Amino acid sequence: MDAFFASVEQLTRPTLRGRPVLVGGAGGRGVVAGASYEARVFGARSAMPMHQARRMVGAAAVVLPPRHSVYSAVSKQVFDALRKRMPVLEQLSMDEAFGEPVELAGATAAEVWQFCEQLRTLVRTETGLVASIGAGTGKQVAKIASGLAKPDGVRVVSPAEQDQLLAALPVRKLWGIGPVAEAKLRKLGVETIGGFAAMPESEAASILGNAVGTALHRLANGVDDRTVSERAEAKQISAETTFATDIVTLADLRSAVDSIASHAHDRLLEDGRAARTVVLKLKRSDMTIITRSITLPYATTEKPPLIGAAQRSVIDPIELGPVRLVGVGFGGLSTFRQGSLFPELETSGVESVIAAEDQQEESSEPAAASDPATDGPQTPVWHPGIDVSHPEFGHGWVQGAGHGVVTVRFETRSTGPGSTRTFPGGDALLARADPLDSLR
DNA sequence: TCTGGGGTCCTAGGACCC
DNA sequence: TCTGGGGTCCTAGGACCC
Repeated sequence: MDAFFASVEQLTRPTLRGRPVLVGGAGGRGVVAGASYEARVFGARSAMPMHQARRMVGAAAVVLPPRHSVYSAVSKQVFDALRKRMPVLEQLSMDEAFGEPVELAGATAAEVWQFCEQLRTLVRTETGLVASIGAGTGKQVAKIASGLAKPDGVRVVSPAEQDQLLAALPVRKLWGIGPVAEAKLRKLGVETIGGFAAMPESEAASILGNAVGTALHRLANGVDDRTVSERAEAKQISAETTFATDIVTLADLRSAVDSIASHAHDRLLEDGRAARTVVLKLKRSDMTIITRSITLPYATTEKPPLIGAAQRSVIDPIELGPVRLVGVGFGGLSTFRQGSLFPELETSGVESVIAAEDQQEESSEPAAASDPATDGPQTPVWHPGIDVSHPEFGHGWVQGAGHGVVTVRFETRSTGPGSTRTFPGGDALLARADPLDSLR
């Protein structure tokens, strides 16, 4: 999908069509999760610090918090549509998948091109969004081709032109070559995929590691016989938060671990499987990452032993230094829930530790705008970008808030560009709404 | 007022087992 | 009277992807 997050925002909030949209955390430590093409003109890109992107785009920038429930719903529409023509899809993310339709075996480039255009039409009519498609002899080439196809296009790389195309591209375009591998290769004077392909395989393996180096070297040489198949279930479920200000006390770190582990645990319960391994992740202010893991004697869905394990892994910020991010992950996921063989070992005793430490309160604020669900209903706080509804004007979104008033633009996917109305901050008729309603 | 959040895979060392 | 070979599991770190 082209600029997926931003495109969904423009779809469901028609006023934003044609405008530079930045989706992502608006706080000081937020980064861009999605940028519309209008924003990319100014140089804004995914993963860029939001304040930087905002500076580049200027006053016209529309900054919106991500609405994952909406993207996820649209994503399902997209892949449901595609499965009508390609039953087997290997989904890489919310907005990208591989397919290998049997009907294209032995097809000419022109036939492939036509098929791809049909898929794009299918996606556009069923979702209202633009997709780009790349096709090639294998996943690597198809992936590169899809990048070349954007925006709003199709690129078929025929076997005949494949070698030449690959050889001229920068190594970084290989899926699996990141900044570190790129730097290593550059030191050796290797800058293009062709140059990398010409290296002896043994050298590729010694520079980039046995498994990765060998595999990438084969891909660089156009050898890609990996199959396209449905992804397996997730192997890990995790949650993490970057705090607006670094955590410096043990008490604050413990309460952060508690709430983040609870969030991860909620998602574990949604998944339905039990976890055996608990990973605590801490990122220090210098961006270095420390992980600690504990494997329990049995897999469980119960909260106390899982959170207890995360708490046992905690390191005092006095030793570690200021902590900017806390994450908790659950692994060793299994369908079978097994009771403990040694139930008497289950209680960790951490609860009393937390209770004692929690008496000194005052915790750090999350970097992201606070979650609508956790705010009290009696004192609504209107953040720009959230979904609201009004009995008279229908569904809308907060365009601006402050100084005791809130400005709402009333529109959804089907209404066309809507108009704004300004209300007193405490207006009783204005209510939070389900973001999914903006798809109507 | 630098650098998110949710994932995957690989490597390497140590404990432990036969 | 001095240390094999093969295997699994666990832990920690790191690169990479969207």
